[in-house]
Amino acid sequence: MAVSSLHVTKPTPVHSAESCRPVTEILARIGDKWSVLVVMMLSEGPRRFSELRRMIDGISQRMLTLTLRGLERDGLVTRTVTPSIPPRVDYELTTLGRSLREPVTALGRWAIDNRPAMLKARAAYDAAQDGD
Amino acid sequence: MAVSSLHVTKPTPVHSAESCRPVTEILARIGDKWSVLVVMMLSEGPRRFSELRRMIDGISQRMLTLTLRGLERDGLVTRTVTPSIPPRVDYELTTLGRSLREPVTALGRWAIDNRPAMLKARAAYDAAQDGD
DNA sequence: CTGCATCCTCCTGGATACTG
DNA sequence: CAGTATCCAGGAGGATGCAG
Repeated sequence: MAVSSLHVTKPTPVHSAESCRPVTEILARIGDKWSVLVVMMLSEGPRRFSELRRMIDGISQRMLTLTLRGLERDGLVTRTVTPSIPPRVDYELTTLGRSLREPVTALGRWAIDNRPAMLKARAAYDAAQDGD
Repeated sequence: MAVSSLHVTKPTPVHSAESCRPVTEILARIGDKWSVLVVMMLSEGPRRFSELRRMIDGISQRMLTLTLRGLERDGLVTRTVTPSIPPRVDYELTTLGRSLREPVTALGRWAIDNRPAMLKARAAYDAAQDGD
């Protein structure tokens, strides 16, 4: 099929909104306030509910529960109940959950490397707004 | 100083909540509903406001404006006004903005690779809930 | 200790109408 | 075309109290 240069009103969209939907989906899952933090806290091994609660400063019991449920639902963590008295519940990353650490760590490196630049830009922008 | 094995109540926290704060910050910025999508749309070059509006299906004018303002504030995009009639405004990724594409793309690859597993886990979880 | 239910507040984001 | 202003619904998330 001969390819002409006709009706090239737009260049070929390499990054269509279509192909970015999975990214958006994942961001909707891990982009919340606590999910990534919980995954990072579970990086080194299983943790009890109360351990996570103490490790993650500022998280409410409700949100820790909800976050863990969400991660469990999507197969990122497992929940193990030990019916002792008092009861004990351990959470652990699944293989899928552990694999998520890599891209998140990459994002973390970017964040650490570029945070100064972002803060500087933000300060400059805000200063320009005041200056007007 | 001699290092004893005393009071080792907890193993050394490699991933403290402290070290994850930058990640959380970045996620708070790009974890919203549209930012990543806008950055991806600007990957190939400058785009006009109305172009972006058409490319990103479902975004409202208000949110596109707010998202672009936020990205501009943090030094990820530049805003160029051409005072013609009608007015024309172009947005383009900065060097910082372009550098963000790499970790985001890594996340995108993970998303594409693991979305099936996540959906499967989710379906299994939901089925288990109904079954109880 | 772990978890659920309730209530309440704030922010995000959509719809719409109006300016330059 | 680009942007702002206003109004409004829905969800995220915190505080508290109760249950197993």
